[in-house]
Amino acid sequence: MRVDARKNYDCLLAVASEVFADQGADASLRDIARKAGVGLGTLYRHFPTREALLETVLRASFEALAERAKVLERSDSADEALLAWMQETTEFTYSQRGIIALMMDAIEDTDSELHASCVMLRAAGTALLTRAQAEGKARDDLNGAELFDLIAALAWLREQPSHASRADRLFDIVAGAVLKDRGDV
Amino acid sequence: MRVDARKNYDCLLAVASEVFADQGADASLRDIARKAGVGLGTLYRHFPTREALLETVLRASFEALAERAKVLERSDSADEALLAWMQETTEFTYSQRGIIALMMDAIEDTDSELHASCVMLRAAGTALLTRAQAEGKARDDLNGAELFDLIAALAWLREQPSHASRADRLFDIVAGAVLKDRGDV
DNA sequence: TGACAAAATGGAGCGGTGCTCCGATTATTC
DNA sequence: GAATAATCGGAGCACCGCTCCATTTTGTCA
Repeated sequence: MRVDARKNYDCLLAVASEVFADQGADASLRDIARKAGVGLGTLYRHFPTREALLETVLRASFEALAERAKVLERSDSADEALLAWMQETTEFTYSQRGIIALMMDAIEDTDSELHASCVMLRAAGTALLTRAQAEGKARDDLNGAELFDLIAALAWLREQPSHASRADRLFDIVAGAVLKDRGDV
Repeated sequence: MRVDARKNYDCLLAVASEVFADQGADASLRDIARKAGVGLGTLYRHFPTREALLETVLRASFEALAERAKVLERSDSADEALLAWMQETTEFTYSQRGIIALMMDAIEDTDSELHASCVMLRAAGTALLTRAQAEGKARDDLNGAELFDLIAALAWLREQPSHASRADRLFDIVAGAVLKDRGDV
């Protein structure tokens, strides 16, 4: 890659990261190009789709979440590990409003640049769920896809302004549906 | 209202109803005006906002759902009544994809034309919940706002193509979190 | 019936979006 | 230093929501 191309690429990534965090995943790409001092064509050549740009911006976060799941798998408490990961995952998607809807689209769209990341995340969650089930901490009639749906629903709720004050309550309610025999949380 | 105005108003409503059901709540208003054989300005005078148009299109459905809640309140089984209403409400929002997000916005925005309808719906659900709680069928630490959030989350999930095959399962899981002591459903 | 005011119309226009395409520019190589 | 290939950036297209107002239609009243 030519040095000028590299510079623009890096600059676009930095600006996009900021703008997406600030305005959500549906921020104007034209705006990102402008703020990066770059033409729109340049943005589109480096990142042919919005998903491609988002994937690159968020790849590190995705991998961190997957890595975090691996660490939590080695923790003492299988149920608390699962809960912690669910919490961290919903909080991550909240930091990039709008991305959970794209992820739901991407997880079954093998053409999407976000596809691999979503599949990886779902697998990471499934591992934690399976372990919790093996220890009798999570309900057995639940699979990874369903867990992912529940997390997505919580993440979507968290994006709704009117829901803000009840976010923690709803998380507990859904968590209670995933785990079993917890008594009062 | 002048007869020509009345004709356009009715025509717009009929077309909008069809288009919203077909393309979702974010359909192009220009497209609706075009299909109704009417200028864009005419649409905007009759319905100053997208919410106003949606509210008018869906008012009957909103009222039917509230009325349905009243009927269910007189049924034998409080828990089954609550479940049935939750089911019918999520199915209604599914018939107008995208509307649940608008409703979540509207429920705390007193300026929105959808506000009154949303408040009414939430109250209808709250009544069913309260009754179920009084009979010991629903968990006590849940209020109407939280129930509305859960329904909204289910409705949003239902809109996601990747989720389709698990819609019923997820409904049962969430239903299980709302009711108590049901054993196997 | 004919004139006139009020009501209603509809589309041009504004600023924004995503996305494509290509002439101009710049970096690299020989 | 010239040739070449990579890169750039913005004009252009079709769309969006929304406003504004010259024009047309309707209803009323003499």
